[in-house]
Parts: sequence; structure tokens; C-alpha cells
Amino acid sequence: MHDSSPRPRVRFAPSPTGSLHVGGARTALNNLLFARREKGTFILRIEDTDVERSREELSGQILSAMKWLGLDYDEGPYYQSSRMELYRAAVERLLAQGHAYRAFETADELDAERKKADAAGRAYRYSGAGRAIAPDESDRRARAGERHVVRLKMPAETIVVDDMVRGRVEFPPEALDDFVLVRSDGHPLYHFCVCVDDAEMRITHVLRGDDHLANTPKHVALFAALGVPIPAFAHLGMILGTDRKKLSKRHGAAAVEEWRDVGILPEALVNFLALLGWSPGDDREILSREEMEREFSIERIGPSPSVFDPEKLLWMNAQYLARMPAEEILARCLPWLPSPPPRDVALAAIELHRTRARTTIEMARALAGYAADPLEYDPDGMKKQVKPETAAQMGKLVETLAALSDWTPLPLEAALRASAEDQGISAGKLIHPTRLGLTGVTVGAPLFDVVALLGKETALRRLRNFLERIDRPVPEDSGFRTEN
RNA sequence: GGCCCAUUCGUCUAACGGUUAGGACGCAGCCCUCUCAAGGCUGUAAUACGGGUUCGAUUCCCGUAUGGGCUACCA
Repeated sequence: MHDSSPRPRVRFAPSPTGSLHVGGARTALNNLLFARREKGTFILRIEDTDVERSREELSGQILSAMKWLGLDYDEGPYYQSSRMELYRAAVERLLAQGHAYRAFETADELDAERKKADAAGRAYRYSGAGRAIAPDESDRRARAGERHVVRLKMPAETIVVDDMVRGRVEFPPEALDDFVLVRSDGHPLYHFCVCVDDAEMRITHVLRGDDHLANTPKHVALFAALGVPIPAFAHLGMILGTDRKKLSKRHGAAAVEEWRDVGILPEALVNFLALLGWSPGDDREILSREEMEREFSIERIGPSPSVFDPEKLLWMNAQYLARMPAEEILARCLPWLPSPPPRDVALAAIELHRTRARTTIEMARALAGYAADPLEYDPDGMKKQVKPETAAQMGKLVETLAALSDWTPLPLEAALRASAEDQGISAGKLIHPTRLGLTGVTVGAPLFDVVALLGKETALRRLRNFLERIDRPVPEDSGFRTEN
């Protein structure tokens, strides 16, 4: 049935309604992976025929989101708004061949009919009155300037869609209407432009969202009327929010840009999206772009919708952070780091924190801690780690450390443990307050690595500031507290 | 309302007539450990329901239920 030429041509055809939806990104990705796997061509086409809704600047966001994700296209972007001549010529042809006809009802008349049908509990269908108008009369009325739309003559037989994901789907003729190709103001409509473009661009496979499955018989009829081969179809399950409703802005983070802005890596988002609906067939979850391009196949796409789980995305992002070269991570963090620590410190810090950060924002925050002294100390940590005797104990530790010449993890640890032993206390009594004093928080990378990386001067300065802070006892019974 | 699609652990999915229904996220426990992570190990949890077909159904067919899509001079 389909022309499965060895060099498929596929396209992603978003309408420029603002940001790139993750569902759109997944569709684009599947098209791209299929094209790469089959050594075909991936085309980007912007569907901006809706003059009321489309705006120039809105397609820019889609383009930049695709670039960020690495969804590079081989051809395009084509803009439907600049292909009007093509559509005009196609209507003329369909009209001349009798595959389409003019209909002169006004929108108001159609609305009224629709309302009447609704009220009577009947399914509304266009009356088909336009089909009865003789061609020469139709031409005459059109020349006279009478407003009209152009409708496609739908065939009276069942239309079969042989979907690569869903199998054979049949649409009985009574469900199909003679739909409008061109509005009365001359603007060609979506379904029409899609088919004319797919035909003109010699698209061989249409991979798109499930929401278009019910539109497919219209397209099949149009391709037939146009006299062009019918592409193969593969309809992908929708991407849902955690409430199992179609993912939308309402859910938050339905747009690719939003994930970028919270510190998700494009590689991780692509990996995550690839696994929504498709799987390589084994237990692998972390797949490189090369693996996906090598192994992607439509046969392994499942038909059911999938819920977008942010938790798993975060986990996957962490997996990428754990594997990515430090230089690369640093570059990705820079946008969130107004004053980064010195490069060598930052790179070493990344090694300490790569398994502790789930996003580049979290990583950037960790790195910032090496560039600036803590401004405040975690109140819970203060309560838990700072006891009345802590100041004195820490004072002794600072003295010991100040005398230390080899400022590397092992000697530092030895020095601290020796100090604890001298003072007859457990090492923890010094370790935890030290971390708090150095970083402001009670959690983080192994302490002695942090101390070493901070350098002697910075570490001692931070500890002395901390000492000063905890060494100012607030009178027990004054009823006055500066903290907590 | 009509037409169409979907339904395996809470979530992503594997198993294309025969498996103790597998993996991953999450959650819980244990190990590791200066904290927090990461990592390792263990556990938790699923074939929506009812009928068929078959020696045998997660798998094929038909209903039901539930979710979703389409039904525009939107895309």
C-alpha cells in the first residue's frame, strides 16, 4: 500500500503557538531518529496558516528549543505562510477536476444548522448542497464575487488507514464530512495545507500525535484527490500529566524551555522523551543519541498514552550529571553562576558534587559555595551541632589547623582526629560544626575534600567567622535570643 | 450524541499463545559512611472487568467500564 522507498522523508510540522511542547519535542525526536536510522531526511515545516493565531516571533522559540535539544533538521524551516501560491494552484486543480466544489452557505447559516441538529440530538453533517451546483454556475457566482468556501468531495466509501503503530483502522463514510479546504476569505485551511505540503515535499512517513488519527481519513482522501501517493502513518500516544489529562501549560513544565530553565540537560530530556512510547527492547534506560539513532524503529513504538513523570526525568538528569565530563558540566552551570570560583577549583568541586546534584542549578549552587563565604548558617544545624562547649572545642581545632602545613585531605583528617582525641571528644563533635561553619549547611561532600579544596586561607577565615558567631553566648535567662 | 483510539506494578516500560509476568523511577529496609548523596543488596507493587477462541491466554475476538482524541470558514 505504501511507497516504502529506501530513503524516507519525514517532517515535524508545529504550529507556532509559542513554546515547544514536550509532546511536540517527542514527535520531532521520533521523526528525527527514524530519519537517521533509515538514512532519510528530516524536514521542519512551520504551520502558520492561521493568521489570527500565528505570530512571527513565536516560531523563534520553537526553533531555539529545537536547537537546544539538538533536533537538527536537514531541510527547512519552511513556512506555510510563504507557500500560498502552492495552495492556490492546488485548489484550482481540485476544482477543475471536480474533486472539490464551492459552497456558498455563510458561517451563520452553518451554525444555525449545527444548532438545529444538536437540539434534535442528531449528528451534524454538512448538507452537501454545494455539490449540486453546476460547475459553470459555480464559476459564474464566484466571478461575480459571491463569498464561498471550497470543500472536498469525500468519497462514499470506508477509508482505511493502515497505521504502523495501531494497525488497520477503518472510518465509515457517514462519519466523514465534506470539509472545508479554503475559507471564504481565501485562506487555505490546515488539513489542506498539510496534504499539499506533504505531497510537494514528498513526505513518505507521517509520525505525529495520536490526536491526528481521526483526521487521517481526511488526509487520505485529500492525497487521493491530489493524485499523489499516500504516506505511511504512525500515530504516537499522547503525553499526559500526572492527572492523566493531556499535558498542558496547566500542569506546569509542559514546555521544553521550562525544563531548560530549571537546570535539566538537553541530553537527559531527549533520552527521557525517547523512552516515552518507545523502548530499545532490553533493559537499557540511559541511551546515547548515537544508540537511539542506530536502534530506533517504529515497530517498537507502543500505542498507549504515557504520563510524564518529572521524578524520573530528574533521576535521568542526575545520571547524566554523574557521567558528563567536568568541563562540560561547568560550561552548563555558568549561566547560573554570576561569579564562579577559579576554574581548577570549580572542576574539582564538580567531581565532589556530581553525584549530589540533580540539576545544573543545584550544581551551580554548590559551586557558588566555593566562591563566596556563607552568609548564614542553617538554623536547624546550629541547634543540633552547636552546643555550649562547641566554641571552645572548635577554637582548639582552628589552632591546630592553623599550624598545619600540608593542606590536603589526609593530613587534614589526621589533624582533626588528633585534636578530637586530645580533647577527649568524638571526631563528629568537630566534623559537623566544621562543615556548618565552612558551608553554612550540614550536608554536602566529604568534609576533608571540601576543606582542602577551599584552601587554608579561606577555610580558616570561614572557621574564625563561625567561631565569632558561636562564641557570643546569649545569656541563658535574658529571655533574648538572636537566633532561632 | 456520533466516529475513532487506548488500558501490564502509583509512573515509564519488557514479555509479539506456554515466564515464579522482567527492568527502571518512586517508596521502605539493610550495607557503605563524618553528613548528604551516589553505589550495592533486599523488599513493596500490575495484566481494568465479563464473556468467548484455544490443551493453554497479558498476548487473539466480542462486550462493559474508565480515560483520551476527532466531530470548525482552529491547528
